[in-house]
Amino acid sequence: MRVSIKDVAEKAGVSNATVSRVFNGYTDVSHNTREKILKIAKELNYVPNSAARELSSKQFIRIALIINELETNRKNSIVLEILTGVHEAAKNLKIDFMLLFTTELEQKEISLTEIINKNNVSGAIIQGLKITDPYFSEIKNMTLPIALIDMSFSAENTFTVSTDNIQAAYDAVSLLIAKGHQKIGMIAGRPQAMVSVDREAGYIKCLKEFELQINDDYIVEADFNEERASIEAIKLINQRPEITALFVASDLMAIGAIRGLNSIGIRVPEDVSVIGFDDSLISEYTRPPLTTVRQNLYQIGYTAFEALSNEIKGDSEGMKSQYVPYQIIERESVMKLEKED
Amino acid sequence: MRVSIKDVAEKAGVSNATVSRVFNGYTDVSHNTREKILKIAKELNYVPNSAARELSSKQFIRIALIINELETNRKNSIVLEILTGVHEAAKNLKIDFMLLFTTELEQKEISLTEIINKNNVSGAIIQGLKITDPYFSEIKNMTLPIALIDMSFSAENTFTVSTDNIQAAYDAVSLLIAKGHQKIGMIAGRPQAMVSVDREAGYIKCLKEFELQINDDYIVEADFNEERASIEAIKLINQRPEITALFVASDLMAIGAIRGLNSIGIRVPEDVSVIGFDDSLISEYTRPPLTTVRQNLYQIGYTAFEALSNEIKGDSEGMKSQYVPYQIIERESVMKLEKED
DNA sequence: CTGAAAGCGCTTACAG
DNA sequence: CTGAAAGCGCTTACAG
Repeated sequence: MRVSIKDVAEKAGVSNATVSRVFNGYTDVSHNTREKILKIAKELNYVPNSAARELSSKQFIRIALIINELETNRKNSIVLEILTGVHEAAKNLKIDFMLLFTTELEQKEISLTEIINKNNVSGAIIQGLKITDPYFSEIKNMTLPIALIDMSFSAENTFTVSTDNIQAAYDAVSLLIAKGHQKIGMIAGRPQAMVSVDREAGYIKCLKEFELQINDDYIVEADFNEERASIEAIKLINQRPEITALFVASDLMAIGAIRGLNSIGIRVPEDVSVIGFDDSLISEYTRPPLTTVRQNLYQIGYTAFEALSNEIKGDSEGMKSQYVPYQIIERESVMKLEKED
Repeated sequence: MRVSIKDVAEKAGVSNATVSRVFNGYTDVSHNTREKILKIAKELNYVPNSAARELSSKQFIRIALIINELETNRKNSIVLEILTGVHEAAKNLKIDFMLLFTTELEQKEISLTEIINKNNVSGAIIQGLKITDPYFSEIKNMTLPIALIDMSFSAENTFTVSTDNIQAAYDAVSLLIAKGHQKIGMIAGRPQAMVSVDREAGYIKCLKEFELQINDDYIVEADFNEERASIEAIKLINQRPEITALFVASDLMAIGAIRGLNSIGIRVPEDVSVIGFDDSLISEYTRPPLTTVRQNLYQIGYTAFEALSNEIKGDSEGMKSQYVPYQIIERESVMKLEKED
């Protein structure tokens, strides 16, 4: 049998309550009994059972990190980066956290509220939700504080922590323009993903401000898929051979696009420049190494957790949406356009 | 307030016990009351609180996946692959699982037994443990069933799920030999990592069987670090210029080695062939794309979980150590050696 | 500074 | 097929 508070209490000749007080850091325990209890606990390898603690304490706080479609995201490091940030925050703030997984399918079987009730969650960080997901519509009817990652959405109980995707896309396209490019295409992800929509908005905003022409058929979608991006890039360049640069909404798609272009004899960056998004692990190893936008996913996870815990503890600053700084990483896939006239 | 079993029971006009029976799948509940309870529960978004369930049920089973040094492992996808496999197994087997993190430092503060007690864990999968870690010595004094990943160790309560690192290394080196290489160097990881030691053993075993000469100074260590590997590769080839092929204990180190060699004008694979280990995400995108050993980490996670749950449920087959198949992936970093005489 | 006792939300023999 | 009641391992007013 596992050692319980009773074992420690008996051996120390005190009541359960006193042992409990020691483990909860109450100061109103005499030095001697505290030391004695701690010593015996260590001998017995006693640590309070967290389920019992959770059940009996009204001060219990737990924040869940809810990951959507893990299976699909295995191929990138986004989940792991966020997880690392969240874990670090949880450790520093000494707040319980748990990982939960869903898929669109599972969302139809068990509601967010049910998952929350089941796991006694005080607040949640939700990652990778699509606007077509069942949980997306459920969120606004809840009172539980929720931090959304990679998705902005305004409801009372909700805030967003993310890269400023619009501005980052704007900056990426600016870089292309600064290098002399005027005919700039875009490979977007999918319309259900807010990040993709935002990046497209930033692309358009930038073209507008620089008074460059915006063509609908300069924009294609590749569902964040490497293979699709390869195909779409080929189609795009075949139809619009005047394009000299591509802004691509993810590194994986950028890599696909480069491969596609190479396959029809178009060189990157000599013939077409390409800028990606994410700074995924792969991007510095590709040929050419990818110029891209680096998101600070670790920081996003950390910040979301921290803000959520502030909110739960009653700090009014908790629920403010915030952007986490990004960075343009210049490598070799973008090149200055030589004037041809 | 959260909805509890009492709310459902009252509204349905039955006792808590009956509601509990329904949610535990007992068959001795009349069809009518079952339907009624289920309907009301759905209306109320009721799901049994898992902490309460855990505390009251003696049949409760939970398997923990314990990840060591997450921070260090952010850069590769090993953790995420294993996690995905474990999660999938947990879902299919309907067994509770939780993620736990440690570092060498934290291991000194809280013992494995304490973590286990605290979280009411019935069995654990431990990943990335070093033989110098405190938990390593603690394991054998426990009775809790433990699955070790990437580390073999024989104790009553323990079994291993992993790639057959010795055989895989043997096969990798065989491939080099089949391509005509005779002077084969190795870049190992670190001696505290059993996988590194095993891969080195496989390398030596293979050379022996093919009656090739084994030189101590053909083997260097680079701590699984890309930068170190670059430096060590340069030193190795400078000292032993007759080497025509390198077996490297990880892809990341292989990539470092290639970069190092390139920097002193040595081409891969034209001058020196390189074979890596892991088939990390990066390896197919490098120049040249890496020939390497693909481990099935997803499967390793899945298998470990499944075996552990069998053991806990009392199936005698549970505790057998097992190897998960690997695969040599031939890409372009290994080349047939041209005879020079 | 310490203890007795109620209560957290469930499960599970036991009885009928 | 169903209910009353004890118990899981803690926390926490309350009393002293």
